[in-house]
Amino acid sequence: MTRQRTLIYQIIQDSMTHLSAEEVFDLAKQELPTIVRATVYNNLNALTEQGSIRRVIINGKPDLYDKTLKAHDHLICDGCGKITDINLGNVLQILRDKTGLPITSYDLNIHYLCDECGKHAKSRCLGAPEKNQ
Amino acid sequence: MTRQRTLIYQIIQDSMTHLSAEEVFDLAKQELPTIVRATVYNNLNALTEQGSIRRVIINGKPDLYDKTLKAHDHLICDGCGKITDINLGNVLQILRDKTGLPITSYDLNIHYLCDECGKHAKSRCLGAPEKNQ
DNA sequence: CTATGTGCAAAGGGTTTGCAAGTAG
DNA sequence: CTACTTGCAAACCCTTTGCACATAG
Repeated sequence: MTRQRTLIYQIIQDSMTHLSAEEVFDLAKQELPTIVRATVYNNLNALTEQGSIRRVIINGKPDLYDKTLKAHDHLICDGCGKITDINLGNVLQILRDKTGLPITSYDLNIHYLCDECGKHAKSRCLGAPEKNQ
Repeated sequence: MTRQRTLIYQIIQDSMTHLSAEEVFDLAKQELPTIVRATVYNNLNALTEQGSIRRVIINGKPDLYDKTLKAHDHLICDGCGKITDINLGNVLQILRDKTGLPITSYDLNIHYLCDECGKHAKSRCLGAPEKNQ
């Protein structure tokens, strides 16, 4: 538990949103200007592995980090790219029951149009062009 | 519809598995040795955008390309990395009903241990160490 | 004291870009 | 003809690596 590790953990806990490694790095530098990117990546990996934070992987975008450990899924707006948490109940159990397989985990990312982007019909909300699956 | 585009499309149609861009490139070179990586990437993007093939995005691995357009999900073995298609019914409709949101698409990747890897208990099947969510 | 983490610089993998020449329609 | 695609080389982004030094416990 070094100063750097604690700081990075705290940054993620304090964030209202899902942060990328680069964003964590920028925030960390404000507090500890000597910190380097590699340290941020090391610690994000370490914290993820020890289960203190959660890695969220979406499309071809950089990985994001999430303080919320309890099971939940992600809603991604195709217009503005905004990511929101959503809780759909015990999806893991449902998948286990449906498949009968030894399922360890799952990723469910749901693409949609958020209110704002839905209003502006087909026009893009704030840029964020997508590489879509 | 250039020779290159047709070839790349055909390679994906003929494959039994999900291919990475690099694998498509290798196969394409056998047929058309002058082809370059950029052309493969361009065409994979073009084919994906026009809906002729499907891009499958998994963890930190390279993107894969899938000939199967009809809705299905993916089972990923945490031991050996093998990817299998699975059909769980009309997940899109279920998600729309559950959320009431204008859902456009979703990605569901299910991590599990395949038969082989399950047998070898905790030992790894064939390597393929994972960066896990 | 010793294992682990840090800062640094450099490399790595996957993918995209800019551009001149080539080709489909 | 003209717009789109190719090949090529170089760049790009995100992330990891190797190594000497520093630090936590």
